[in-house]
Amino acid sequence: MDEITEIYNKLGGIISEDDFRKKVEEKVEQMSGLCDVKTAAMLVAHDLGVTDTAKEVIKIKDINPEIGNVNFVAKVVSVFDVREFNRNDGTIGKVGNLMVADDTGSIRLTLWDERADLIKNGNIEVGDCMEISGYAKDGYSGTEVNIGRYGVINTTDQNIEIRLDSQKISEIRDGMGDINVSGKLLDISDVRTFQKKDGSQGRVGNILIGDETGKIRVTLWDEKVDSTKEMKLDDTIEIINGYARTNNFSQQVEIQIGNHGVLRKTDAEVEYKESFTPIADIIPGESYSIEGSVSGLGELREFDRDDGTTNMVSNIYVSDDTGRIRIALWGDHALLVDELDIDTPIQIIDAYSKAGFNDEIELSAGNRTRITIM
DNA sequence: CCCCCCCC
Repeated sequence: MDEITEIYNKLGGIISEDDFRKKVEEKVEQMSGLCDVKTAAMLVAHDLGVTDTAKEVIKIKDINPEIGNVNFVAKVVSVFDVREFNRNDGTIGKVGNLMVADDTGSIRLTLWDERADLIKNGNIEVGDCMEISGYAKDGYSGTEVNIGRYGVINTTDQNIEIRLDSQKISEIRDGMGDINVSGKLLDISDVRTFQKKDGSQGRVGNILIGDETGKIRVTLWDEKVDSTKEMKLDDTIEIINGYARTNNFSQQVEIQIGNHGVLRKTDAEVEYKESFTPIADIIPGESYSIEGSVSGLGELREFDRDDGTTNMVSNIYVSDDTGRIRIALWGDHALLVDELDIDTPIQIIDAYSKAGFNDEIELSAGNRTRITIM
């Protein structure tokens, strides 16, 4: 790329490259040969309102409101919807946001008007690498970079490594947005379909992830459920731009991944260690993992549910140093009863406790439960 | 926006 094109690219297409080159030639003549072509191009850019074409390219971690104009390269990690609003002068304004990252961190971009159209028209997608020139200011959640009429946001062929500031699972609270988190993949649910309010068909699925601080259920909507196709248990995965909501049924906080979220495999190392509850400490109404050995085996039974479908259940007992508990194994888990022997070491992970038959506490091992025979 | 902890 020659020097003129390089400077032209920082103009964000406000005039055509041919017109820009003509203006540069005029400028060289005007200056009676006192400046070189590059300087002339910078002067023309300045005349057009772009004042920072000579500025150094900096890293995201160094961007702060005191710097003002910044040039940097970054990869798009989230794209948000464009909103329109009415200006006091009666015109309609447009504003859109992107989250971008480089190898030092991530930052939010605010694109105005015709720059926001780049988002609206689908010209900017997650994963694109961009050259960015804009104005750093204190925004609504820390420093952000504004890109208006004289700002620049162009795709570049450079491949940019990214590092995202990520949360730990134990820090995730109801209502949080922009959640980036990594974890080990502990479980993948079946995909369910459902009817949306508008009559169209929706798809929903769940995964469970864990890190060294805990585990959390993740809900994936519509096409996001497909991101799990390439994944297998124990992979490390990362979530970019999820949001957290309390599940109405379980009252547990979950991460949701909708239109603007990303779920993908990563090479990062994440530690996860299951924590097991002593059987004596189990109280009703919670999810537990226990570790012990089989101390009783019941019969496999089929039964009809109220809705007419049939299901299977079997009961086993598990003991540890602190006590003994009955486990109801539902669905496919029920078949395990035929493979188990007394004293087989076993782990029951994420089973739900309740007061069962004779008001004794028991665990239900349903489709969210994993069972490991050691 | 969905699953919904079921048996004897």
